[in-house]
Amino acid sequence: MATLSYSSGVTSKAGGASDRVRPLRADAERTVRAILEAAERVLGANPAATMEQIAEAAGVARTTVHRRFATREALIVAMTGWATRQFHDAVTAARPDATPPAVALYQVTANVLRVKIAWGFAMNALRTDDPEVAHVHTDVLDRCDRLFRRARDAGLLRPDVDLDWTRRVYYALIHEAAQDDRGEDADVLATRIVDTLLRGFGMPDGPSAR
Amino acid sequence: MATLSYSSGVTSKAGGASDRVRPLRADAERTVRAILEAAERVLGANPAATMEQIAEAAGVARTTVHRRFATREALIVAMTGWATRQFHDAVTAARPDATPPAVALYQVTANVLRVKIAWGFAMNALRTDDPEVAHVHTDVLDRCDRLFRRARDAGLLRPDVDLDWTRRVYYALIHEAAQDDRGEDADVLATRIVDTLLRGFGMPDGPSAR
DNA sequence: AGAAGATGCGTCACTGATGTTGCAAGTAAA
DNA sequence: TTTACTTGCAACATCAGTGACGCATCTTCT
Repeated sequence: MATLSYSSGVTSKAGGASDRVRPLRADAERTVRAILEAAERVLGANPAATMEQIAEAAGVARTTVHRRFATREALIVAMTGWATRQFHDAVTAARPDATPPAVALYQVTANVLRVKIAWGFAMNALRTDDPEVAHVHTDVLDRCDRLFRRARDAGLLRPDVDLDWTRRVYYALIHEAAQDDRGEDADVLATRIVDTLLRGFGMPDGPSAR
Repeated sequence: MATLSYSSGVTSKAGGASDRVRPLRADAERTVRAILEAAERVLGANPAATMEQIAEAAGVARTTVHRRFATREALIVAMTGWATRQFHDAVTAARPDATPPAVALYQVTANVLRVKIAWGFAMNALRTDDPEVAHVHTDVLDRCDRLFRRARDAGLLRPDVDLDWTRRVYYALIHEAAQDDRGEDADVLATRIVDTLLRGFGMPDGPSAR
């Protein structure tokens, strides 16, 4: 499970070595979550939204937001960190190295979609300069690569596919499906994605002019 | 051909009915183009870039930018307008209604890719509330739809495809391919896109477990 | 109940970006 | 060459967003 592990409110400026992670009181933790979720909603609709708007959506005062997240930057970092952990969990939970490629592909897709739908803004605001984000990013990339290789060896993918392009298209399909306004179920979308990835939209045997 | 037809520098505030489109002097027109191109480059790298940075990249003073484009907003509108016209020309030039579906699909893809690569930021900043943009948008959407129907009827696409999802994936593939850093040729990318769209990455006859 | 913690509110300071104006110097076009 | 246009520069006004405090009040936890 992903934990909050948020850091640095306005008070911890001369932090130094005392950056102990003190547990939050119950109400404070609720507030932090409310802010993160509100930020996702508001920034998702308008990436240039102000702290004021985020605070309002979270049902707190703007100063409270600043108390929890020293700067706007810090808030975004916290969001991406949280989303990244969710993302990592989603991939891990699908056990992509342990199940048959077809199953893994479907499971990973569905799990990631759920996170992507709920944390779309944060997942797009990822900064590769953050060590945690970068680590998860490459880790997932590796697993994706391994999964595709297994899929290829199992005859699920053609032997001559460009794995890099395949991955990029796969990511793009997930991204596109996540934009679905009609609130489709993640499983339905995952099915569609995998089907599209594997078969495309053409006839099974190429153009029918044969 | 798309024309500049830029409007409203800082002076034309009480414009009224005298919004005659006076032709620009040669040097001024060069400046306008330089600003538009610089804006595309700079904003493409950092959407939050300042007018100052754009001006610098264009090799002019910030005040000159404001002389040509009263507000930042106006600059973006001009960019999207310009890009939109290029986009429309790109689609039209491919004659999607007149050539065989397979040819049209390839030509449209290649032409649009060229615009998308050069005007990526502007094409993403499109505002559907602008009448010109909205018109081109729906027009292209219609042509895309007709093209896909013809492709389906010609046996290029499966009879049961979801045309809406197909179009979204098509757009996403173009978008993804346009991000290619390696400066690949538009024709190469178009080939890859069409191939991916039609065949996906799986085996021709489905999973080989047959 | 009491202590520690959390929030709302009002307020202030600071910063960076935007948009405007006047003027002198340079450039295109007739 | 003359005229109209264009640009750079410097200065100015404005404004929105950000971040920081102190204090009174309320909540949580022990």
